[in-house]
Amino acid sequence: MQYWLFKSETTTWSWDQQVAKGDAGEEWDGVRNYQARNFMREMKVGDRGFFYHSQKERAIVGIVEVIAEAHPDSTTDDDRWECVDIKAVKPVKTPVTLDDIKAEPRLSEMVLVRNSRLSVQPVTAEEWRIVCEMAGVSD
DNA sequence: GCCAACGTTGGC
DNA sequence: GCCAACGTTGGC
Repeated sequence: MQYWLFKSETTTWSWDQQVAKGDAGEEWDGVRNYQARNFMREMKVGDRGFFYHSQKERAIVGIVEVIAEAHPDSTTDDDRWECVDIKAVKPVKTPVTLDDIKAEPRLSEMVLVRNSRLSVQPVTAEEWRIVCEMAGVSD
């Protein structure tokens, strides 16, 4: 099982909207970046991810799960672009902000810190554990 | 609102 | 195939 981080602007697609989709989930469409797409191609059903709000809020606010592997992005006819489907699992108890992450030396290698522009990123098992601890969630 | 970092495009 | 120009993202 792999861990990931999905980044979204609240005005484009927020955690609340994701939660409203329930177990049916929603496709993570609109990605037009090869690196991000390639990570989505590696995802397997059951993989977990953090849901991160970029721009104003800049915090991890929830846990999501991959429920469908990469398939063509329905928002474009361009067959280069694919996306996975994800569903909200649960909100975090305490949002973990970018500042919190930067203040934690063990998280200094996170892609979120090193390459802030990448919208879909891998998270290591250790990083996952540490962030979950900070967020007050059990897994 | 600014700007640094990064990715993409297109001319050569 | 290189690289300058341009567009976009996201932190500050």
